Amino acid sequence: MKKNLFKFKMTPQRMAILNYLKDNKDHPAVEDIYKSIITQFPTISLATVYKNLEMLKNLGMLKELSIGQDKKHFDPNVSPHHHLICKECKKIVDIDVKFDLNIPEHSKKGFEIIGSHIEFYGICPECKKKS
Amino acid sequence: MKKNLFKFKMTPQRMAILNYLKDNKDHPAVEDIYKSIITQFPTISLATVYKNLEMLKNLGMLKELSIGQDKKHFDPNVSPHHHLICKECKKIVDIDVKFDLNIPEHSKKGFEIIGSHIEFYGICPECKKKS
DNA sequence: TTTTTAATTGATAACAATTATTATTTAATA
DNA sequence: TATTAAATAATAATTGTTATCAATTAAAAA
Ligand SMILES: [Mn+2]
Ligand SMILES: [Mn+2]
Ligand SMILES: [Zn+2]
Ligand SMILES: [Zn+2]
Repeated sequence: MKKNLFKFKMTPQRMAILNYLKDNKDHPAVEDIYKSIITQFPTISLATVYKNLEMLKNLGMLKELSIGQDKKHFDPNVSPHHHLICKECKKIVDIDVKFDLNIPEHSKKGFEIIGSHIEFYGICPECKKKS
Repeated sequence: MKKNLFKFKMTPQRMAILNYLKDNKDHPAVEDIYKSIITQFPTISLATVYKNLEMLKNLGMLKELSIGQDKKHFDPNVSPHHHLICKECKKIVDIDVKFDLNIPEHSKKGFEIIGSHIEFYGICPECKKKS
């Protein structure tokens, strides 16, 4: 039998969360995840969702987005990429374009740059239609 | 005498907030502003600070930063620019470099792009020294 | 200058999102 | 099967922000 190298247990709740996030491109907030899972799993606690997301984030399986100052949003796509954000409906959509973001050394203010993230603001096609 | 075209009153509290923000490059959070002003103004209420910041934002004299999902931060520099963010101490520093962020039409996912903002993550010189 | 009045303030309650706590349950190992 | 550390559910506590409202006050009108 193979030994579990991690000290984590695979619970049905955790499985449901992992399954919800797999291939998810919606950048869901905690409550989105909770509301979806509670339908198949009526006893799950919101705190369980929070704890699992925190754990998955620490394991590097999720990225937490710092978009908007309201709710936490999570991105199962951990490879570097940027986002389009609708000013109307707050939808977050991936943009898979590489940009040249080299900063001249004298503009770095002594910082050691580790990463970057671009937020493009705009109006999504659905909201454009409405107005 | 000149008539006040706005329907706003210039109160001492408002003056203190404006004065604090003038030329401020620290991207302060609400509490930073409150804590500073309360020293010269012991009776000011946190709610007053919130209300004034909201008003200044609506007047276009301030920009609210959506950096981190924790506290609101404000930037009195309303001209488009980007930011360096220290992963350690969360310091936010302006970066005054222009980048070419043109997105090929076929990658816009139907969005109408209005603006953009780059967050560069890294370690600030002070935190680099410590580690 | 003295009303008048609507904006603003301060105090605090309400609220929403997140985190902490803890008794109970359970997956994994032996 | 028994043991045990991790996870869960329920809920209290905390944090940041917004709403409410009576009292105050800056500015306009008289
Ligand atoms: Mn994404
Ligand atoms: Mn700035
Ligand atoms: Zn939209
Ligand atoms: Zn730092």
